[in-house]
Amino acid sequence: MPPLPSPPPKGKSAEATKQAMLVAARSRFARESYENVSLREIAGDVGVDVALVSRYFGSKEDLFREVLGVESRKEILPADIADEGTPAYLAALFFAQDDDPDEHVERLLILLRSASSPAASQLVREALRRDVLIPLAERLGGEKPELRASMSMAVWMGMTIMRTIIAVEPLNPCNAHIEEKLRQLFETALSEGVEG
Amino acid sequence: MPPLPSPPPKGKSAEATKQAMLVAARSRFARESYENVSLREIAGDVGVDVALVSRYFGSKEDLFREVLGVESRKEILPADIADEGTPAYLAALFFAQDDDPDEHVERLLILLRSASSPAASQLVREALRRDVLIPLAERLGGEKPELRASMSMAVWMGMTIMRTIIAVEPLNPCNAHIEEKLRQLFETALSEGVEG
DNA sequence: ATGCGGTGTCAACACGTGTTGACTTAATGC
DNA sequence: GCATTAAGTCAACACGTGTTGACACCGCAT
Repeated sequence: MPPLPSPPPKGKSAEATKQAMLVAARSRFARESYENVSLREIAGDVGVDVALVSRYFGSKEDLFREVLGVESRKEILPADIADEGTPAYLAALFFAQDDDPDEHVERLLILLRSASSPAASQLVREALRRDVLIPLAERLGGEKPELRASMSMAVWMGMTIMRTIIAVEPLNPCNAHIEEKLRQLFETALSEGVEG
Repeated sequence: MPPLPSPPPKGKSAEATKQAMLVAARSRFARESYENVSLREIAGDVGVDVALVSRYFGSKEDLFREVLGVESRKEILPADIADEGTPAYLAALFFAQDDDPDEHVERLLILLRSASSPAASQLVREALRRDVLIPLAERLGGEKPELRASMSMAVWMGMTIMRTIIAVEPLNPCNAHIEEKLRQLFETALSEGVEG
């Protein structure tokens, strides 16, 4: 009797609720910082008791680690953009965060929201370096790629903070000039020469 | 006997300890977010009981409001810089935050740290608009000054986040190229023409 | 010496958090 | 039919927070 290693669909599928928890947690962490997201809220979204999330994921930090996908090494920036297209892509990434529940944007927002949280900053640091800065720097080439990649991400984070958190209204997409100026900003951040 | 309206130095000077609390609170709020600063820490810095800070300031939110100086309308950017000097000044402001406990930089850091805190975001929003964005925009002139002011502050905030919180090491002041590139970034953010 | 008011402490409360162990419910295997 | 095992609930704990009211200390005027 060789025991089947895959019990087909369980009684009520624990894996499904676990995935639902992950989805709810990802959505919450993209909108609030680490400390301000409570496990009770996440459990409430799934319609389940609080104890279950601690039981399934071990601890809140483990849940956050799994939400970040620290084990999976999934790059946030796509690999198929040309070097010259990067500024425009980053600018588009800035405008896509309202309507589109893009996974890339959501992960970037998570990193942004919990950047200052003492308990999560270490994980955020690692994930940002591994999944954003280093891949982008490798793709850039040229001189001082890490510096240019860091500066472009700084522009993205600052602009996102100013628009979504501070709610500065001249940064809304309705302003037609923004996209062009933002592209210029990314070009400057990514440019090589110190003075041309 | 006309009663003196100014009781000279009190028994142990309540105003002095209140000012000490303000200093300690300002220092704490510049390093951690609103929620992660506890009144017990502030009281501990002054060497006093927790109850006293609640007694003197009413509530934690009132203390934070007073730290922000919402009533005082103190502009963060100085008024005596020429228009062309603004990018260099902002770049210098970025590098001054380590060694120099400058009050301007400290207030900017406070706004940055507690931007995402639900309880403090409203106050942060108001202070940032009143004391940073609007004064800078008025000083800029030209077309769409609010947009350009917002973008330059976005650059500052993003760069500061990347350096102090994410601890991206190529953004350290030891890199000589940074100051020049950062000045370019501020110039781009503050420039008027969309394409020249 | 005695009262008095300012300065500060102590203990406690109400609340929210993450986490844990015991319990319940339901489905499946024999 | 019964036991086993998974899926989930319940109650409680330990901890930290902001806040409040009652109390103690100390200097000073009378």
